[in-house]
Order: sequence, then C-alpha cells, then structure tokens
Amino acid sequence: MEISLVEENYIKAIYKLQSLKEGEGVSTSDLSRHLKNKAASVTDMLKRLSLKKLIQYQKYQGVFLSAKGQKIALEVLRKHRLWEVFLMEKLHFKWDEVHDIAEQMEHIKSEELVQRLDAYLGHPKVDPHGDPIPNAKGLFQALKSKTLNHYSHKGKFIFTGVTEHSKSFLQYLSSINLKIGHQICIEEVNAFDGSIKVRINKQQPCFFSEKVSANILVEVIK
Amino acid sequence: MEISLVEENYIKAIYKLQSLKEGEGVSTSDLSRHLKNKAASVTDMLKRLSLKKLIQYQKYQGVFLSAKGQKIALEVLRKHRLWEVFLMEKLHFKWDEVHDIAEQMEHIKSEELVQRLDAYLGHPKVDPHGDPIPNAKGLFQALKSKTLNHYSHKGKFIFTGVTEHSKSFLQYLSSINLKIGHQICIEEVNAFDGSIKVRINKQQPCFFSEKVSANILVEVIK
DNA sequence: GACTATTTTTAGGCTAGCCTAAATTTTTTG
DNA sequence: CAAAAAATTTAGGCTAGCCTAAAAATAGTC
Repeated sequence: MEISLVEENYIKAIYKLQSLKEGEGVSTSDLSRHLKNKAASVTDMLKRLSLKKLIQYQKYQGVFLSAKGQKIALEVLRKHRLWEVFLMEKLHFKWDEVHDIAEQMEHIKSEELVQRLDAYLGHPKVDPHGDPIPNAKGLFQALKSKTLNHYSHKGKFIFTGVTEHSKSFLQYLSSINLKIGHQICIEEVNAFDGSIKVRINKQQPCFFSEKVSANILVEVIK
Repeated sequence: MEISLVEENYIKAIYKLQSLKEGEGVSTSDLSRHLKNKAASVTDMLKRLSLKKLIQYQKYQGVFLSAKGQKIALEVLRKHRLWEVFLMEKLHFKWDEVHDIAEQMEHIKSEELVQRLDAYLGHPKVDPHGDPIPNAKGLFQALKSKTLNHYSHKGKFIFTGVTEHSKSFLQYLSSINLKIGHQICIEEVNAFDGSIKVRINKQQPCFFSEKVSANILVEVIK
C-alpha cells in the first residue's frame, strides 16, 4: 500500500498530538490548527486514512493511530531525526536550520538508505534537539527529562533537549550560548510570573520567562 | 515561482532528450515514451510549462527548454549526481543501486544543502557513472568520451562512463569486473555484427555485443 | 496531389487534496 | 433542559496530473 507524502504528514501530526493528550483521541480542530489546513480538509483526509486502516476514526469522536499508523509515524520520525543528525554532524548546519530540510528528507523511501545512514552516523540515540531516535523496530527510550518550569526551587540540572523547534527559539538559545549537555543552575524563582534566574555553565546569569523554561528539557543532577 | 516535482521531471526529461537530438525540438511522443505517460498528458503539461515560460512550445512543432528551464534542469541534474556520489562514497551503495534513490533526493529544495553537500564530497566533477556534475552556475565540461562502438579497430582505451543506467546493465559490468578508470583493449572486431573481443585491465578476455559497446564511454590512450 | 498512417491535440472524466458555505452534532451555559 | 456557541461534517467546487476517445494536423506513399 502506497502512502503519500501528505498522508505521512497527517500521520506524523496525529502521532505528535496524540503523545500530548494521553488517552483522548486527537480532534479535527487540533489537526486543523497544527497542519494549517481547514477542518473540512482534515475530515476529508481522516476518512481516507481510516479506509486505509491507518487510524481509528469515528465521526465527532476524534482519532487514534492504528498499529499500522503508529509504525509509519515512527519510521518517519526516525528518518527525520537521522537526517537532522546528518545535517548537523556532517554538513555542519546550525540546529535552527535543520528542521525544514529534514522535513523534506524524511519522505525519501528506501529501507536500505535509512539503515545505512543510521550506521554511517554511528547509530545515534538522540537528534540535535535532544529528541530520541526510534531504532529500526520503532523502539526508543522515553524521555525521562521534564521541562524546566516543573522545578520551582534552586537546583542543578543538565540541559537535555527542547520541546519547541522554531527557528526563533533555537536561535535565542544559541545566542545565550546554551547547548545540549550544558549545566543549568536555577538561582532564583519568581513565584508571581514563574520566571527564573539561571546560570549556564557557571557563566553569566540569565532570565527565563515561564514560556522559555516550559520548552527546555532538563534532568536533575543528583 | 514554485516548480513541482512532476514539472521538474518533465524538464529533466526534455533536457535529456534535447541533448540527444541536436537542433530539433523534443516531440510529444519522445516525452510520452520516456516518461511513460500518455501523449495527451504530455501535451497537458507542455501547455503548463509554456505558461510558466520554462519551455518554448508551439503546437505540433516540438519543444525546447527556455533559459529558465535549462537552469532548472541543470540544478536537478547537479543534485541527482551529487546525491549519487554521496550514496556511493559515503554510504557504500553499489553503482546499480543509487539511481532510484537519487531520483527522489534530487527534488529536495535547499540551495544551502546542495552547496554544503558539494563541499562535503570534495566538489566532485563526475558522478559514479562518469556523468559530469554541473557546478553551482550550471557549467560543466562536455564529455570528450565517445562510446566504444565508434572504434572499429584494435586499440587501448580508458573506461570513463556509461550512457545506460539500468540495474541490469550496471550489474553486468560489475560482474565482469569493469569499473570506471579501467583499461579496455579492443583485440578483435567482428565486422558482421559489430561485436568485439576486449581485454579488461590486461585480465581475462571478454566479448561485447554492439549493444553493450554502444553504452560504454571511453577515451583513447595515446 | 490525394489518400493513408502517424502524431498531436482537444474534449471530457477521474483522483488526491485543498477550499468555502451550509448543515449537523456536541458542548457549554443560563 | 433549552438555547447558544463551538466543533465537526457534508456538499459542492477548484487545481494538478493523469486517463480514454475523438478530432485535427502532419508525414509518408502511390
């Protein structure tokens, strides 16, 4: 069964939104917002994906990926993240530049290619944004990291990834010289607006709004 | 102006067929044969490409690439051949395996990507089949090589490329251990059917039908 | 030069994916 | 629980790219 580029993008979107929702199905309007298509177009596609047994879909009830759909989502995700690693490690792109290109490359269809690429890159476990890369069987370690705004007290953390991949956010992190693996210390917490004062790698102090810290994944240093 | 994947493939096909015809325009039926689409579909597309000024097209008169069209053809060709080099040099694909994958990768749109890939590969001048790679400005050395069947006498040659990219042909060449750069000596010519007896790298002798030698590019060793 | 065969184009139809506008269902709220 | 609001689906339409069948133009032949 052939799966089109557009279908792959819908499946990827359902996968992403599903992982945020825990239990509930993904709604038409969630998808409409995320894909920037009109709700009517989404309904259209959901019917087609349902016919192909890639999703479970009941009118008005939201949608879930089937096992088949899940598999495809993970394959696309795997390809996307491997290509991101390639673009950064081998072609020396900056981390805010890789997403759009990987968005195109993730649709290249060749099992052999993915397998060889993976080996060539040394079977990386995470991509340049800290997102885990599914292996050939679609398995990956769930992130143990939480976003920085979960912690409302002083403490030391390791920066492990981001939950927001926009150019502007990633460029901001580069501009304050924050890279994956760096140490972040919370030095002050402002209870009123959730903003925090942090020190990165024992260097200059820096202020994060709650919006920023909600997109920074960290693990506690014990 | 956006150019679709399908449009790119038409332009590539026109470019290829044009280079075989020297002067004449490319006919609808040539394209139909080459792209495996019906003639009516081709006419359809030619009208659209003409509206976009990518080709010069007059009803019943065949078609030529415009300067814009030529530029696109060379960009796509450049990408195709660079990706072929990548697949062979870095991912160690065999030369009969790279074409289909490169066919997909040539449509990835990112100037920056192509430029970096080119640098990463060391600005290669030819792809794994001996085809010249256009540079960023679309320039490349024309092949000086001729196909082996042009020579109807004994002589020494260097194997520089192929004019046929099918899996079966390339696999045949691999099976007789013929690789680009190898020496080919014509030892006997059969005037009746154009077949020849050759010796590759001073090793085992071997017979080529005219069909084979018509697809093998060589340069004379002086 | 007329007749036939071939090539090419036109006309009309189909699917994938998108859209708007209208109808329907679900959710919220007084 | 009824009415209003929000979400979703249906209906109908559009474009890109493909198709078949029929018409028109070109090329080949006697």
